[in-house]
Parts: sequence; structure tokens; C-alpha cells
Amino acid sequence: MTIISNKIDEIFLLPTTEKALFLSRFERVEVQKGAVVINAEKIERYVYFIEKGIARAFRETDKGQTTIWFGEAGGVMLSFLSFFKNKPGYESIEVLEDSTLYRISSNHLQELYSLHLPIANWGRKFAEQELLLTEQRFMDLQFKTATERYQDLIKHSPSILQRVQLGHIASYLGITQVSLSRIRAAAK
Amino acid sequence: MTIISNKIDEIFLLPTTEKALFLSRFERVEVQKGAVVINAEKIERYVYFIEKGIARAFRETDKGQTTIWFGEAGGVMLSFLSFFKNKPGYESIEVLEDSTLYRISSNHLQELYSLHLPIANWGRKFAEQELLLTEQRFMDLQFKTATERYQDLIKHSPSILQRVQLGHIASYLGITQVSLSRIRAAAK
DNA sequence: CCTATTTTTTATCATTTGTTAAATAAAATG
DNA sequence: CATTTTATTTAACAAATGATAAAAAATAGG
Repeated sequence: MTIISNKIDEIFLLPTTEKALFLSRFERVEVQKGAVVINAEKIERYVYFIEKGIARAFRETDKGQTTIWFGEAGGVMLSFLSFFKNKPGYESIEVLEDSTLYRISSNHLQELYSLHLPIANWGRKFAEQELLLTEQRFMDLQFKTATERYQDLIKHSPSILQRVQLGHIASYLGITQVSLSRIRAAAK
Repeated sequence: MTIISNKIDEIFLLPTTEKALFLSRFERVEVQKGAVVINAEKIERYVYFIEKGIARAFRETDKGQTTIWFGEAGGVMLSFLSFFKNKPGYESIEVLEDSTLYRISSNHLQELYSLHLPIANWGRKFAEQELLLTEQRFMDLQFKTATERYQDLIKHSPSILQRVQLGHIASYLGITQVSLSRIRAAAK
């Protein structure tokens, strides 16, 4: 559980008591490659932290699936819409390898938020951090070319490139697989 | 200050004491059309709430400015990067009409967050809400055509269309002004 | 009300990306 | 190891958007 514990500290450092309380609400889950942990059709009742493995969020479209997020160890898997608003989310999330996750239920987390100031601030920091990441994604899509986005991915997440098939990467970058092949061919 | 008071309630309902404390930290600011309230070069020390008027966030690019956000009465103007991380933000924000704003300093707000549980949860809710909006923006850019994004804007924010010039709208939609003109011509 | 300036539209051509289909390469299965 | 399936690349054409320039329309200022 070290990786997840570190991830929690990284978001916002909790006093010992609250940290222990927080961790006590987690539950370990082992899932096999291909398991769909979060389902776009449902209101999800858990937030998952990745201890080991790799995950991929995607939306179903008329032309198959589009990947919108990749997560590795230390990443947090959740549907914002489900967790924040109790609505079915946009996306499903599956693991691409056998993975170890720790999960906490929305109910537990909401209760902790409402009773403990440090944990409320942890939740605030978590949302702020995710907001900055989402803003960054938005800016990249708006201001960078597909080629630049691909080069950024090589630079900042080389392990994803190695572990995930290119069709998923293409849709993550907002282009078709054919287009990604062209970009890769041009880069040689 | 009614509009802003309502906006605060809408994000998360505070007990009377905390609400009064929160409001007491605000300061009224009148700004003239064209004033740049938030500057991309600087670390901004205030969060602004719009009581009256209209605002536009933009980034400077090689080819002029690109609009990334519009705000009307009830909207909140801030640089996420400045407010969350104490770094210069991506964007500048200017008002497009003479406007009435209320502002609270980052320092005051951080202090309230660290001392008062309801206000910490208000801040969490605020970040969560902004996160959902940003995620929506991202999804729209990824999954919808420029034409659909334009039609959504007509439907959901007709007042912006009336009050803001089309060049700004085009860059907000992620297309050139020429391209927006084509979309408008095709819709006739 | 007229003129200068700004904004918006239209036209033309170039570039990028999408679509479809086929070929090649890689991976999985018996 | 051979065969089947899946993933990736390549090719040819279509569609959408960008770039540039010029025309038309709208707005602001004297």
C-alpha cells in the first residue's frame, strides 16, 4: 500500500490521526486484465487508487471506443460525475493488465469530508489537482498539434507508449489510428 | 451583492456564521471596459466574482489571442494555476463591458480554508464544480464538431453571442474566424 | 451625417485529417 | 510450428479547416 499512501501524502499531508482514519476505510481489490472497474452506465460508488497495473478510461462512440485517460501506479480512477454529482459518468474504466487497486466508497469519503477539516482540505486539494490536469489536457487539445501531443506523450509517459496499443493512444490524442501512423512514419 | 451571495450558496450552503465571515472578506471593485483584471504574466493574488458585466479569458499565441473562457454575472474569474499553485497562469482575463466585481484575496481564502470546516468544503465543492465544467469543455472539444459546439453556444449561452464579437467566439470554439463565418453561412 | 476604423463575410488555394480498403506485421492459439 | 486473429502501416481519395487576400457590412468618432 506504499504507493497509495505516498500518493495521498502528495496531494495533501494529513495529521497522523486523520491519515490512519482515512487509510482504515480502504479495501484491497485484485482485478484481472480486461476487467471493467467503472461502468459508464452506472452510478459508481467507489474511488479506486492504482497500486499496481495500468488502466484506461474510454467512451463508447458511434465509431467504437475513444480513450480519454490512462492511469498507472499512483493514479486515481473515478468518474467525476458519479463521485461529485451522483450521476452516471461519461466513461468506463478498464484495467489493461492484472492490477492491484485500493478502493474507498463515496459514502465513507463524503462522511470523512463532512467531519474532519484536514480530510476536507485533502479533498479540496485532490479536486484542485485534478482540475489542473484536466485544464492542461484541454489546453493541449486546443493549442497543440497532434504531432506535439504525441511527442509530449513519448517524453512524459514513455511507459504508457510501451504498454498500450497504438489504437488506444491515437484516440487518446484525438486522432485516428491512421493519422497516428502517419505521424510516426514522418518522425523517422 | 445578491448575485454573488446566491452564487456562493449555490456552490455549497454555509452556516450563517461562516457565510458572514466569508462575505466579510470581499471587496468591491468597479472596472472599466477593456480592463485586464488578471494578467498571465503575474501570480494573481485575488479571486474575482462577477456581479455585473462580462469577461473573457484569453491566451496570447503567435497568431494573436485565443479566447478560452467567457464569464457573466455569477461567474468566477481566477487563474487556477495562480490560485492553486502560486504560479503565473496561462491566461489573462479582461472585462468586455464596464463591470462590477467582488474580490477576495488568496491569502484570506486559504486562511478560511485552513480554519473552518464548512468553508474548506465550500472550496472543495467549488473546485469540483469547476472540474466538471472543464471536463465538459474537454469532452466537447474532443467529441463534438465545431458546428455542434457553435450550436451548443447558441442554445446555452445566447447572451454571450449577442454581447461578444465573433472573432472571440471563433477562437473560443477552437476554429478561425473564417471557419466560423462558413458555419454561420451554412446554417442559413 | 460623413469618414475612418473595425468587424464580418466571401473567395481561392493549401494543408491537415478523416475514410475506406488493402497490405504487412505482430501476437495468440491450437 | 503453422494458422488464425489482431494490430499496424500504407495508399488513394474525400472532407474539413487553415491561410491569405479582398469585399462588404457594421461601428465609432468627429
